[in-house]
Amino acid sequence: MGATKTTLFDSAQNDLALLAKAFAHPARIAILQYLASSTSCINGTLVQELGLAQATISQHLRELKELGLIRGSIEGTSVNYCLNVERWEEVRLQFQNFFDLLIVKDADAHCC
Amino acid sequence: MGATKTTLFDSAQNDLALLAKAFAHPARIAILQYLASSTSCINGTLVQELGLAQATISQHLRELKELGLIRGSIEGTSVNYCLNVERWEEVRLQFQNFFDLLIVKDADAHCC
DNA sequence: TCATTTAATCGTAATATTACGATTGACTAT
DNA sequence: ATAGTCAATCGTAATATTACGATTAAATGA
Repeated sequence: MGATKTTLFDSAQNDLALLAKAFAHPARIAILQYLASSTSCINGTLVQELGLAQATISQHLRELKELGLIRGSIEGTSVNYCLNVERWEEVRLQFQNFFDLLIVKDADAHCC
Repeated sequence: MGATKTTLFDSAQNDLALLAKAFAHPARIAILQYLASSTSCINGTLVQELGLAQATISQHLRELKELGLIRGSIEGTSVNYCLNVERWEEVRLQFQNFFDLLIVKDADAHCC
């Protein structure tokens, strides 16, 4: 028990759930917002900015990186992190489609 | 340790993370899609539809209900579940704003 | 070289989530 | 009343997530 039964669902459903997981923590939201607002960014800056331990932030960054939402490039002794703009657009559309699918055509058809 | 440090983040960030959590499981995605596709729905139908145990689905339904995404009304011996259309629109906009905030103004400003 | 800086990784504790059997409560039909 | 149905809730096991100190690895500068 305890593990998500992914086999019961199709890949679009599993995909969207995995993406949603990336956004399901305020630190990762904050990281993405911070990366969007600044042209470049290093881990150390985020540690000061967010107030979480360095190891914790590194862990969050890895999750975002694994989903392709951000990219890092080594810059001397530190690392520059940026949003992956193409991927971001892709994910945005995936959520938009999800929300649009649930638009009700006929409000009267609903019961509660 | 182990618990999310919500105090480090603002309420918009915490809110969005909580909403994302609702979408962070394929069963809940599937439930929402199913509710959107049918005009009415009862728990029993979902059990057959999804293949998870009745108790598990009830638990997922409660989470969606607690966030206001769905509503249930007792209909004889069963319960009708529906999307909360107003709330849905609200949440859709919240995600849209999030995705739009991260739109890059100047692609050249980015490094990786 | 050697100390310093920066970020990734390891190990692990605390907490949360997922799943389900069993039970309960509310309503129906006989 | 009593049996049957449906869904919520309880209790709990399995697993996942979150957080952080400690360590490691890689690059820099003295």
